[in-house]
Amino acid sequence: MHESGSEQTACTSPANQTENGESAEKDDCLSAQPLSPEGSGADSRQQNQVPVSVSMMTPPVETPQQTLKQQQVLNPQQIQALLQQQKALMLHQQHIQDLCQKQQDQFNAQLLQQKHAEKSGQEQLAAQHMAIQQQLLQVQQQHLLSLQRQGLLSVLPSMSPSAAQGLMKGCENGTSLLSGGENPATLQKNLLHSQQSTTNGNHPSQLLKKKDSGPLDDHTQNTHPLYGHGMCKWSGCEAVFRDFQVFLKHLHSEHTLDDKSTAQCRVQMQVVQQLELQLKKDKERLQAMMSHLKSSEQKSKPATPTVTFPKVLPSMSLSQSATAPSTPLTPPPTSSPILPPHTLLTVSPGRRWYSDSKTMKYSKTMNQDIVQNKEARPPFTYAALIRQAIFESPYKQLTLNEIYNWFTRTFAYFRRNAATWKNAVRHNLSLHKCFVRVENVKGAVWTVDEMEFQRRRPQKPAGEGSLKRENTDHGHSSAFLTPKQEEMNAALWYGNGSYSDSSEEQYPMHPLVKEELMDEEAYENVPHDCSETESSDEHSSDVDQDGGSPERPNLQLAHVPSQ
DNA sequence: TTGGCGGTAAACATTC
DNA sequence: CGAATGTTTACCGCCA
Repeated sequence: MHESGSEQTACTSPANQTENGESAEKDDCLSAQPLSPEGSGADSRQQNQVPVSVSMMTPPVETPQQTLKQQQVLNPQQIQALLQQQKALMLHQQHIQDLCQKQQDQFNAQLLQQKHAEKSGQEQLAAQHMAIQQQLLQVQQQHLLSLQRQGLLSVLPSMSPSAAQGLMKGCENGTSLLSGGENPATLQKNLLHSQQSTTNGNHPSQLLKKKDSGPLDDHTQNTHPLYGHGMCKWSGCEAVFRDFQVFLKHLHSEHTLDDKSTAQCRVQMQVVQQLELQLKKDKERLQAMMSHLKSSEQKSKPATPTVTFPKVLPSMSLSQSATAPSTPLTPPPTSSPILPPHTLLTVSPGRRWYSDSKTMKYSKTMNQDIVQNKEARPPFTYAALIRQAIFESPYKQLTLNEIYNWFTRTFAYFRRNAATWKNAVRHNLSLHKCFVRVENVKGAVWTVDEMEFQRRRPQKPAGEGSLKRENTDHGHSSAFLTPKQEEMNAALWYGNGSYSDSSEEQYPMHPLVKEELMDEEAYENVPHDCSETESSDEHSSDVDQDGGSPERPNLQLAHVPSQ
């Protein structure tokens, strides 16, 4: 079989595949890779595909930039549209900030419980511990500095400058303390104090969401930041607990300050960093847009008075977003960028990326990041990924196409070689009993039989922990790992600095943001999009958490899987 | 060496 | 009719 495969392609690896095996795929054109024998054509195709992808993923309306290029004078409608888009962007950024804070809260909570569990070996782990904290605080600090630079903090209505300064100071203290080499206990105390100050000082995220009362309060109320919906929310852990006390026991016994937990925390760090990066991009874009509009304003003197909006936009947007999330503005063509934080914070195994080192050899002629995005393979089995996709959907059910969407959106790796992995997805859906096909009014959806899924895991306890990392082109399979093990696998990979931009899968993209992502990543091959994106529900499925189509005919309405 | 597992490929049938 | 979807089989490499 593989011998025959080698006749068709250089090898049977997805990364190496050419169109031969996929000629039937409509996204076939996107599978061309630098390693392809048709390398000469790959570049041109790639160039061609960027706009195609953009057009696929963005609504069929002109972007403000396009409009401005065509006519420098803005009419009120255009300005209003731009205003709305910018507001949406600001909301999106706010969302990111909120989620960053949540990430930190979760991380802090993990550290706190580790403090209890940790009785010995503190000195050995101190350096490791401090490194993680330092990373976290650096992210936070960078984020806040960025906010301050952008003037975002100052425009928050209930955030006094002193509070913002205190917030910044808290971060700086944390950082400096870390660099000062204090012991973990002190660090945790400082971290906690910093966090409390943050909360009391109305961190931006808190302005939007006051419902979180912090780990300490939670703790006294039989709640815990890492405990929600009867499940342990530790990154990669999906243990179910009906009893909070049992959960606490589990927390103290399973998630201790060991290598695994450290690696998992590192994963969380990477997620936060990615969010920061995305936020930075968004801000740069916003700045560019605003400066451009300002220049336009100066050029077009007879312009309408509304062109003064850049001066008031930030405060207006933020204050509105903070106080009136449902402000009756015409939303962008897609759904609101604001999503429940858990959609971003629930770091699932399926969001870990795995870089097969052998694939890096193809990065000669392309931007390294892009290549990594393209080549990085998720360190999870198809079954695990499918399950994750379904699990993340609001209704815990997805059509095949929605599963495809999740794959392509979540992992750049799956934005090409569609014939291969789609076939694998279908194969796995049919093969594994844990995937149940359910006939629906609108067709069939796939669900997960969790019992069955769990049942098949501990087949070989001894060998379960070993991760296969083949060197052959053929095999990429990992053992059917538990989420934790897959998490570890990914964490190890993170350690190699091969993490790729996973921001897009973590929250639905605002059209502008999505466009940018696709532009910058040379977002290629979103297969179904080629032909189906323009269909009505395709668009929605692309932005509303896969299964979140409002047209879902059955099951719970308005079910928001909060955590 | 063997069996289990996951990935890949492909043929085929059914549905859209 | 073609594409999408779903099922099944075969084979490979890896691992215990």
